[in-house]
Amino acid sequence: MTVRARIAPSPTGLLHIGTARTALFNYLFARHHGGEFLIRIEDTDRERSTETATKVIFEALEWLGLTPDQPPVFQSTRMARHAEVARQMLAAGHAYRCYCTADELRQMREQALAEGRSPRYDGRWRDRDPADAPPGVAPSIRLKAPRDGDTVVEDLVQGAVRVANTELDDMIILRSDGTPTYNHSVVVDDHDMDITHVIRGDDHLTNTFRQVQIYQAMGWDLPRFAHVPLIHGADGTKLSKRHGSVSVLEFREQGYLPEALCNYLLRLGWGHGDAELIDRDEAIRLFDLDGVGRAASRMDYARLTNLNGHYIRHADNERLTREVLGRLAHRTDLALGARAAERIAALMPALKERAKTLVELADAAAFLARPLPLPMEPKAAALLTPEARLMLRDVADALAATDFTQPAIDAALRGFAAASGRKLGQVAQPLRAALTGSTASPGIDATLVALGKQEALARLAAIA
RNA sequence: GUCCCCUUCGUCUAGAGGCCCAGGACACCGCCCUCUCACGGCGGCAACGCGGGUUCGAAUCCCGCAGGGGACGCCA
Repeated sequence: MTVRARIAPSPTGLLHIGTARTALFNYLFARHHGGEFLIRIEDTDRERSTETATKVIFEALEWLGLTPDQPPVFQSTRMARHAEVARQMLAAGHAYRCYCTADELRQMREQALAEGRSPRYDGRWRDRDPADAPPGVAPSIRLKAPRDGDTVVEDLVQGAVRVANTELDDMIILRSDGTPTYNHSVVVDDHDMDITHVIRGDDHLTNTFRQVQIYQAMGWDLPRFAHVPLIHGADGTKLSKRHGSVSVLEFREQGYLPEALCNYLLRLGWGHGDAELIDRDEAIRLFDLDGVGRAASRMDYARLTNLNGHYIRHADNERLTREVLGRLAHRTDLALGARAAERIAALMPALKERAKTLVELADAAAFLARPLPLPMEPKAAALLTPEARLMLRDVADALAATDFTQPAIDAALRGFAAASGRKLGQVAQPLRAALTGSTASPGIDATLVALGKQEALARLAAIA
């Protein structure tokens, strides 16, 4: 049996981080078992589904490197098939027409709740003579669910989960307007797509009982189910925007690398011994459902940021330079010419050691593209006392005498400090302030080399 | 309200009866390295929700309680 897993997002305008993790798990599971990873867009709610919302999903999945093995399936194109299956169930006596109005159902729910009962459909049309049908009311079609016994889901993560059938009501599979409902379409599509493993958020666990009943009514083989726990916000409640970012593309915007986000998401709710840093290939090798925990986990942005720092430090310099240039491109306070680009590329190995996000990286690189005079941070300005400025004239002379290679600069600076009875820091900090406008930067020698002799001396001349 | 699920440091987790007076990672706090900031190194703080069992022995098994979450829609 070839494994076929899928991610089935509904196009709501963003790819939620929880959906992204589910996609990642499905992808890794399929890869691990040499199977296929598919995508199905659940766009049966035409009101809310838009083309741009769908594009956002594809873009986010692409960015994460979770590309499906087959073209996507759009659920909306399959409505005729869903209706056909509903008719088959009707013909086989596994479904029936219900003539209740939306109002009637709402009242039923409210009354049940008021009386402390479960808000369930009471099955009033289940065994009623179709001749009783009120004229002019379009019926919905309901699953004729078993009333005795239990329905069991043998879940790969949650274990055997059992519910008494008396707890389940007859759900609508086809609306009165002839369109299928979610729980029905999902079953038909997963069956038709030969999905072998349904891995999804455990908010779907209770849906699964009813879905299982449809499989059973149709005599279809059940897929294996795996319900993974949800991701919560820092306060332990369902993750929402008030907790911070929840959209994948938002994380991209904030300077997170896709491999960092994937590594973070993988370790959230899944573990393999003490392994923390796990790249894609390793993840495919290690991932399986038995490592998935059963408790919800909380989003920890600090951990994500730490991981991101690691991946930035190990990322390719050219790639990072491109990212930084792209992020700086819109800034009107910079002079982003070829010179500046060269400087940024030159300093990248040192810059990336110090940044945890691409936003920080771009900020830290910005001084290399600044036109003179340099804006000064207050702490930097404070370092540039009249004495310091005087000293920097001599420093400039010493530097001008070198070939501006890193060892030569280092030697010149140390030599100057020693000769003038200063510690290196007493020379380097004012120099850093004059060169960068800041009190923090990569090593002073690397910074000087990246700026180049001409620019460096110009910056010193500008403050002296 | 009903049903379902969950419960190890602040957070993510390791742990499948003795290896655990509980290990790792992030965060936090020290120290070291050091031209700043980072990185790195060393050290510290910090958890088995509670109560009963079972057992020679329980974080690990069973029962109860409490707490948390999810689902109950002609949404997905």
